[in-house]
Amino acid sequence: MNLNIPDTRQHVLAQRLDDGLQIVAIEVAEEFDVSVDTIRRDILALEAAGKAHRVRGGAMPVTCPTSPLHVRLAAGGTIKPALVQATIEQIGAASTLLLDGGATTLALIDKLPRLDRRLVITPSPWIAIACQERDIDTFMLGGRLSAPGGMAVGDVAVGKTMGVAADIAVLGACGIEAEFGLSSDDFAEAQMKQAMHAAARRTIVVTDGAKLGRRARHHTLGLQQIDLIITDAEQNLTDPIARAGTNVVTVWSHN
Amino acid sequence: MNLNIPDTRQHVLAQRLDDGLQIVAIEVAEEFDVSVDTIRRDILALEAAGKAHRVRGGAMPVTCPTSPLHVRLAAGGTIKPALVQATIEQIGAASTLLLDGGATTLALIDKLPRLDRRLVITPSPWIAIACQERDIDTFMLGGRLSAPGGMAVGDVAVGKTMGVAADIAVLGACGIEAEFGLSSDDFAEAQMKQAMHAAARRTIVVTDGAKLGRRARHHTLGLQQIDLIITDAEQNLTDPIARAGTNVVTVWSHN
DNA sequence: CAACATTATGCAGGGTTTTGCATGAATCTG
DNA sequence: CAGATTCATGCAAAACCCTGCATAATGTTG
Repeated sequence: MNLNIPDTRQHVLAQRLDDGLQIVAIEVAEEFDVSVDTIRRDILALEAAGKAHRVRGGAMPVTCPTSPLHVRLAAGGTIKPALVQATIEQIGAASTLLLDGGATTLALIDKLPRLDRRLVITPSPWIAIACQERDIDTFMLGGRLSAPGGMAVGDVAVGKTMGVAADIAVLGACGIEAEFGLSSDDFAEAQMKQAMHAAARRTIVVTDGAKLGRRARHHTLGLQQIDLIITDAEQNLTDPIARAGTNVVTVWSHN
Repeated sequence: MNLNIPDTRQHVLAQRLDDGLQIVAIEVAEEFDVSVDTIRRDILALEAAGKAHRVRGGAMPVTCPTSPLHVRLAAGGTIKPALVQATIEQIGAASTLLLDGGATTLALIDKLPRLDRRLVITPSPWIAIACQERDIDTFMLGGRLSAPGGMAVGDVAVGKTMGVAADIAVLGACGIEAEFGLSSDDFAEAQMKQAMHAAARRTIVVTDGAKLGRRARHHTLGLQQIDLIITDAEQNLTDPIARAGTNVVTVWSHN
């Protein structure tokens, strides 16, 4: 016979809530062989601890977790799902991915199918944590943390990247334009992107339409070095790039 | 029938706890044919030794430390502010800090005074992000990401750690005990802690009282390698360590 | 062996936590 | 609006914990 005390019951209930399950007081009362009042008190305690959202008849998972990552991910909600979806399709079953930092690539992780032998290599602590939460094997590149992009940069990181061989590098962009190619605001991040390109067989740039036609401070990659650009820009913006010979996948927001 | 003395009973009970079983005082009392009071005293002893988590009606295994870091953080475990404060004081104005991963060290960042030439070196993406948000210069050690600890581990990470020189290494603990020293549940994490100790002039271990008297799977550092232990444990737990010659700072929760 | 110290155990009391129930208010449903 | 369900509150019983004390078992010393 198990211990049937508030602590254990509440622990079990909290776990269920974390898994996204609802709690029906009457059912749980029967399950634990206690009165509904007792379960009600348990739920009351869980609510006081911020672990449950009390509703009539039981409890629901609390909607907003406090983890800093989720805050950021929530902020990344502005990333177009279609952009993410198109990128996932392009990635396919590639087993070794090099993922750039940035809100766009971060949004990818949530939807990335979990393959058995898939490895994500990234200079971004954000991506690293997101991968962990999804139980994806991760290799984190080290180096000095660059404030603008929130990713590890510097010679150290670049040199180490050279030692790996990835199937696909997925890069974000600060700017991309027909003549100037892919450009970045931070020099160190530009270096990092170059290294990631060099270490991968295939380079994909995914970016929202606002970056097209823009030139950021530091030239990073020429268009001919980019295998594919995925964007949601208007056709008049993508045309000059497509004419330069680079493949472009354009997604349309539902309208 | 075996001897029915405290030693043997407690040994049996400890084993059951190690197997993840709960202990119900009344049942065990019947089983050993002693009064409930005696079993209560046994559990009391086990708790003092850090081998049991005493609850109403019996005892439970000490909190299973194998759940990944992001789960533990989401569970809302709280770090004692006094513990953080004491550690901050010990760190003082040290300019290069080597910070272990873990919930305790993560809580440090929030309160860490921002010095001009301070640099935080860490294998933990969590810490890296927290530092970045507080505008603290950060160097991230790269490597394979370990799920349980939420930090970079492995040959690459150890190698990079060897290449740095820090003033103070602040380590967390899975277990710390007078004879066995500092121990970890994960071998790769144990390696990282050893490397961090080697790379710093001074090694501080900060841990809550629950870890004292506990032996985790892998021996990591001997007590003599640790310059200071900061904890909130009861004196009967810290005494054996202090007698072994290691400095111990004990903080008191409001009581 | 005797006397003493130490440890282990059971028991009684008083206090705290937990639980189930009763009552009336609040909320949902048709 | 009537009926049913659920909730809040207070209360008393039960279970459990803590403390101190007496007793028995065991070990130690002279």
